[in-house]
Amino acid sequence: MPSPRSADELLRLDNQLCFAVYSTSLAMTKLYQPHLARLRLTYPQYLAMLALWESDGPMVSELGARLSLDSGTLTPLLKRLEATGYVERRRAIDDERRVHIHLTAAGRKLKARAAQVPECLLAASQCSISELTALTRELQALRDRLRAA
Amino acid sequence: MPSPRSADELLRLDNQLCFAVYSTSLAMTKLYQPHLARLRLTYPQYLAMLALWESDGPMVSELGARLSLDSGTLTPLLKRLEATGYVERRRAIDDERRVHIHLTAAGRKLKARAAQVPECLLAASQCSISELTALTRELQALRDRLRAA
DNA sequence: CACGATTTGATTGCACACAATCGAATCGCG
DNA sequence: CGCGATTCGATTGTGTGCAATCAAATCGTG
Repeated sequence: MPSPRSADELLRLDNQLCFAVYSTSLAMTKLYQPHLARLRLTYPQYLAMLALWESDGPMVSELGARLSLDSGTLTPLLKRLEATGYVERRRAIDDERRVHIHLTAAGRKLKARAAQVPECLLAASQCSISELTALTRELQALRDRLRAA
Repeated sequence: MPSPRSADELLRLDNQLCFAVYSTSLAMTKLYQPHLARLRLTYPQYLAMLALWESDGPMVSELGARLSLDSGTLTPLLKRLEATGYVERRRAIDDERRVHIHLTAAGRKLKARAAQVPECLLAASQCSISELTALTRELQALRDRLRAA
């Protein structure tokens, strides 16, 4: 007896954790978009800036490890952030393969305005902080298990 | 007093629910990818097939509402599914604006093989069914609140 | 020091994802 | 019936996301 559930139950869209994650991620992006547009950022660009505000000057590969994005995604994204004026891409002198990403003055200054974004969305979500924190931890745990699998 | 938290805490990447959702979604996609490649499906194509196995013959807009994707995404995706031979796009005779999406015999036949995918990933996730079900419901609730906001 | 292996960012090609716009078809109100 | 409003899918342009590949630079072992 292979499975206790029917194929229909197993394949029902509303039973899929993967679709719940996927559609929540799309809904999240749409909610952030108008707020981020005022900062001249896309959603993945915003995540990159969050990482840089925490730790300035990483190599592209280090930033990629933090965001789990590869160079094929990050290279054009970072070039656009550079074009907007928020970061600078500097090749290391001791190892010319490396490119380090540094915040510009405008990029550092943006942090204050960006702090209003999570505050604003916190209010919009209609959830308590503890609720959101708990869900965040659950998802991080799931993500880490998926990566290990 | 605007906020009880500092800007640093508020902007920390690991405190962001949005990043937890985003990175979990990417990890999920990567885990599914090799399984779906054997079925000649991408991850969003798989979600579209799940919707069609539940309810065959919807309009493009109906399918879009189910998946929360618009025609700019679905039109090329469905053309690729048609090229693979899993669906057929038929313009309605009574209203020629409408395009209905129908499973082909190959598309219907695929369902049996696809049923192995969630079974396989269920095992890989190292989670109990009840755990996954609870998280799925929580995310659906969050998603619906985000859409309403 | 030499040379194969590795690391690193860049590039290319394919597939979403969505905003904006379009044109055709239909609807609905007067 | 007529005509403006609406609905519907398609198209275009921008921006990810990733696999595969590349070239340059560095590392490591002998």
